Amino acid sequence: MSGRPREFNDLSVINSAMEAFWVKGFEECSTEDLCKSTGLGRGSLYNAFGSKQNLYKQALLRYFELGHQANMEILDRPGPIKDRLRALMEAVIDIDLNDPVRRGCLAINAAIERGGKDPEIARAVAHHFSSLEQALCHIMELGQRSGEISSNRPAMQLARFFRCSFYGLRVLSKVEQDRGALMDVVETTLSAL
Amino acid sequence: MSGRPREFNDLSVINSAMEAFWVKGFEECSTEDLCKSTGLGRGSLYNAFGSKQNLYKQALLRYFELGHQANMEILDRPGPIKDRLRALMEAVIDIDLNDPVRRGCLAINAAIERGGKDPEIARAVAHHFSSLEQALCHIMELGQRSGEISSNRPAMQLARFFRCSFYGLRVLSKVEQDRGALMDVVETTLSAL
DNA sequence: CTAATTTTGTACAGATCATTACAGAAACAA
DNA sequence: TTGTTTCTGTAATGATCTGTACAAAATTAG
Repeated sequence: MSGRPREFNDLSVINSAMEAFWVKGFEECSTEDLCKSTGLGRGSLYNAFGSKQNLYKQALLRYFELGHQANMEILDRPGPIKDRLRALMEAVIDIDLNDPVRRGCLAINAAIERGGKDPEIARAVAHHFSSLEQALCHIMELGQRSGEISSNRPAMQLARFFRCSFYGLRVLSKVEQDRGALMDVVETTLSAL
Repeated sequence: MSGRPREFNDLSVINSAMEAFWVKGFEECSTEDLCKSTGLGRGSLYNAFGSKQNLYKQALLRYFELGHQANMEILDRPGPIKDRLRALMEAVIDIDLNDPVRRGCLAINAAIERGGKDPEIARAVAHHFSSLEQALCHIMELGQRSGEISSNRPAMQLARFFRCSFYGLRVLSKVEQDRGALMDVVETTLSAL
């Protein structure tokens, strides 16, 4: 049964691995990098997680969890709905433009880097994307009931529209220097709702 | 002066390399892969292009050239401006969803994979992004003059808004199965102009 | 205590990586 | 012809890659 106990906490190791994959990307993040960032030796890493791919998957799921929490924290705030949607966009603009290494969004990075090669990753990212879609759809319905959001279009369509702008912003912010160019998108997107 | 002549055409080699980088990504595309896809030996490749990085840069510039041409071909068509903008979005949706390996947009792939690591790549992609911005701004101005596009907002702001949706679509189409979810974005984006 | 079990660190394996060295091939110049 | 230059293919180089083998360490059970 129980032998020598683990000297690490699985979750904090996954958190560290997530950071490493986030900064370096899947391919460019070596197992050596992962050992350094997690503090584990190769033996422990492979014993606990089996492979680099598997650790990446767990790191990605962890990112989804944290990202969803962060998004919901903003969307569930009190106050006008458009203010919350604006806050969501402005939050990622702030994060992206202030990040010196421009890690961007790990979900998008995973979709681009691994989506075409690992169907399991593609499915996981699609699921994460649709969880944001669902949350946004719910918010849009609330706004339509209160009259804050136009009822000309189905809430789901508005949610998909907003989500697309949202992810588009995160791509642009990978290379964009001009914050105004991103804020223009925020204004126009919100005024379309 | 002149010695043995080259047995290949530089441009078609760059085209082949572009395809290889597009499918595999920078990291995962080995020099062996590049030799296979271009038909050149290692000696010739390195003699002509110096390094994998440099070949990638040239392939990327070539993609920008082709992509810009393809976009302008659609935007310069006769007919209503919103029809042209719709055609632009629908074209990439068709391409992306019909591609079994989901290569997506090489400019976005480069921004995500290399943007944070190679400032030269980041600058090149930003320049490419802004060339689309400029073309869209011009189209928006035309539409505003003819009354096809709302004049409530500056043409540049509308161009940036459209461009963000456009690139957002290409990210979503990396993992999206539901074409309707993407078409919803097209409809909502166009109706906001 | 001993036996069993699991973790840990290190060393290593085998493959693959980008790049270079270099000899022969193919052109031109004289 | 001979010399010069450039290109081509092959072989090698040294680094780095993911993953494994394995013995020592640390725990529980009996």
